[in-house]
Amino acid sequence: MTTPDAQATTPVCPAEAMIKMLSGKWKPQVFRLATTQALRFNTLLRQLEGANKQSLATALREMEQDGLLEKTVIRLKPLHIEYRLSEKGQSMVSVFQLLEQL
Amino acid sequence: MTTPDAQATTPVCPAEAMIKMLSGKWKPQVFRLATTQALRFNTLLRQLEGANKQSLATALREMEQDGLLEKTVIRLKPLHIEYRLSEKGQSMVSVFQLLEQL
DNA sequence: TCAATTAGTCAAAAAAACATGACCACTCCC
DNA sequence: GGGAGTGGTCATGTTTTTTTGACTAATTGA
Repeated sequence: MTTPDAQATTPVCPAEAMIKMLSGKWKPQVFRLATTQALRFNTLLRQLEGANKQSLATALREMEQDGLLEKTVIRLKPLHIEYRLSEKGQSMVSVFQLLEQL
Repeated sequence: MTTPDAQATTPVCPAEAMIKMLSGKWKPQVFRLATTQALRFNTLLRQLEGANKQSLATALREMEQDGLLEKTVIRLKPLHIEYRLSEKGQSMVSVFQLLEQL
């Protein structure tokens, strides 16, 4: 027995959980962009220089699973998908802002 | 020209910088332990199940370089080395505590 | 003197993360 | 009908991170 649960052990400490959720090459930038705008896949791909579909798709999927982002299908003019910061995501922004003026 | 600077581009955003400094398998746990005690290499190795010398050495070295930890040689009884949270490291603790009661 | 403890380093292998390029299905608009 | 845009997936390869195991060198205590 190494670890009781089949999953990759979620940290008990909220700070550790936060760091884990935002660890990765693109997640921090995706998060920051999401604080100022709704995100769309191809737009993001163009905004983030050097990024590729695969990595962005993974980052977005995981951030959604972690409850940081919310995915919405917009059934309009050009049918598309929006990723927005969730309640949980929003709540972390104020904490990060404190870090700003530290 | 890919990136002007030779280094691995330090993020402008403090939150991104923080995440980058604490990204890695062992750094979050090392940081948390450092909030409650002075750290010693071999003790840490025993405390962190599954950790190995190499990874811990790297984590400690990088966290020191990032100004999160301070390394001190204790010239006493059993000559040894202590790693303590720096001023900078301490200042981040209060921010993390906010995350706690969110 | 000698074994254990201190705190590591180094080379190599294994594992995880990330990138590349091809492909796909649907919608949109001319 | 067909080209461009939407948002992806998949297999493969490269790069980065982490682990393993051997080794080092000084200190400590019996």
